[in-house]
Order: sequence, then C-alpha cells, then structure tokens
Amino acid sequence: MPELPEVETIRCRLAEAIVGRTVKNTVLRRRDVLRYPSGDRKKGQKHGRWLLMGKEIASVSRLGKQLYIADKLGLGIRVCLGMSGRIALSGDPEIPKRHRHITWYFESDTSNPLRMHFIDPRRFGGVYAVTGTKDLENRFWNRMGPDALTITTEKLRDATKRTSRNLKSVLLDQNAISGVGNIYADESLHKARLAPQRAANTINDSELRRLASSIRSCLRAACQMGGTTFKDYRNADGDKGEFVKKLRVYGRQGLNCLSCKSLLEFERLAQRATVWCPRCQPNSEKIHKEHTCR
DNA sequence: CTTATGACCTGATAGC
DNA sequence: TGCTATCAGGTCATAA
Repeated sequence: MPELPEVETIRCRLAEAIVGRTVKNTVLRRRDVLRYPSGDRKKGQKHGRWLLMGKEIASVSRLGKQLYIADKLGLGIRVCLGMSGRIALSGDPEIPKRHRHITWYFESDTSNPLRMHFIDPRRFGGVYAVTGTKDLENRFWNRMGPDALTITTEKLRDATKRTSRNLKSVLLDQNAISGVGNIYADESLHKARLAPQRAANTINDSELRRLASSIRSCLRAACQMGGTTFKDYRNADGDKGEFVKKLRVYGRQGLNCLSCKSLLEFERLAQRATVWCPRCQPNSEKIHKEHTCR
C-alpha cells in the first residue's frame, strides 16, 4: 500500500525512535516473510537468522518505497512493505493482533521499553537480510531508478526518452523511477496535464519539466501531510495520512475534475486503476495551448 | 536487452 | 445469514 511519502513518513519516525538503540531480541513468527531473491537463499538464511539481533541501529534510509535499517558497518535489513505491510512501534495504541510476523525488542532501562513490529496481512511485502552497503547496492538499489522525491528533468528524460511505453507504466516502473505508485502516478500526471496513455518518448522538454516538477511537488506535499490513508495505511504510531484530502483524481472516477469540472475518466492501464481528466490531460502529442485548467 | 503478464496473499465490500 | 465475485496503494520471475 505505501508509496514514497508513506515510507518516508515511517522512515523519519523510525530514525527518531530506533537510531542509537540496540536490538535485544528478534522474534520471527513467519519464516516466509524473510525473502531470498535470485537464488541466494543460503546466504540470506545465514545472515537472516540474526535480523539485527545484538546490533545498535545506526541508520534508517530509504530509496523509493524501500527501507533500509542498518548498523554502523552497514549490515542490515531491506524492508519492502508491499501492498498491506507496515511497521508499527509499541506506542501505537491499536496494533493488530494478527499478522505480526516479526518483532524487534530493544534494550532499555525499563523506563523506556520499545518494540517494533513488521505487520503484513497479504504478505506481498517482506524483509531481506543484507550484509552491507555494497551488497544492498549491488543486489537492489543500483538497479532501481532515481528517487522520485528529487527527480530532475534530466533524469526523467533518461527514463522516458527510449521507451514508447505509456507514461503511467513508466512512472510505476521502479527501475525507471523509484517511489511512484498508483496514487501519485495519477496525481502527478494530472498536475502536469499529461494523459497517462501518452507514449513516454513523445513528450517534449516543457512537458518533461512539468512532469518532473509535478512529481516532486506532489510527493513533497504528501510527505508534509504524513502520506495518504485511502483505506488502510497507518504510520509507525498508528496515525492516518492526511494527504487523502488533497487528492484530485485518484479514486474520483465519475466525479467532476476539481480543475475544470469535466467528468473524470477511468481506464485500466498497466493493470492498474487509472483516473484522469480528458480535458486537462488531452492525449495529444502536439503542443497544445494553455487552457483553463489550474 | 525490453516489455507484458501472471503469481503471490488476505480482507473488505457488494450483490444475489 | 451465507455464498461468490471483485477489488486493493507492490514486487518478482518468467517468457515472448
């Protein structure tokens, strides 16, 4: 469920809560949430058993929608939240009883006990043991596109210029750009006044600038509001994200466009629900005149 | 190499 | 009430 702003909200809170603290014990209740991609199961199991046990947390970082929690040597865990995953700290008053697949217990002077849970009903998410920063980069992060929160026009051009796939697909492709999911793809395209069906390699320079800046501003605004709780998302303390109040297209198919009053359309694109305004976001590959939108 | 597709799961909700 | 069908914010392996 969580996209970049939701994961960033969680990352900030975790950095505040667990950096400098030492893991006293780790309980893994469901082995299969420990993942071993592309055949390095043995290696993963060897390191995975520890899951930061006895380690002092030195950093909580993020690329796109992925978290990395590590000690000062860089050894750590890569956390993917998938569709329904979350991290909850023991201060959250309503931690669900079910689906708490992993719990980390931190050392404390008893006045300040702290637990951290990995919770994931659908189990599309998972935790990956990583042996160091190089390992993280080689196996995972170097293969991903640049982080969407700070995407530049130039980097977006690299991601779009050589592909005739539609913009929606490219925005959702983590190897092209990291961190945009279904909600912010639709919101960014609407803000940039670009049709989601538009072939990526047909957008001109001013459209490219508009798209890069729309992605950054949508994500930045969502981060500031603690992300979007459309349905289930909760941050590490159990709170909802308020950006749901700012959504202009996502989930609004059949309603009026907030910019121009046209009916918002719906189509399944890249196997995802896609909502756009046919008037604000015309699928024309020609330069069109500025019109009344926004 | 790129790209499209299905698999992986549970839970909430709608319709009969 | 109980059944079935459909939908959900992501990632990964596979095959064309």
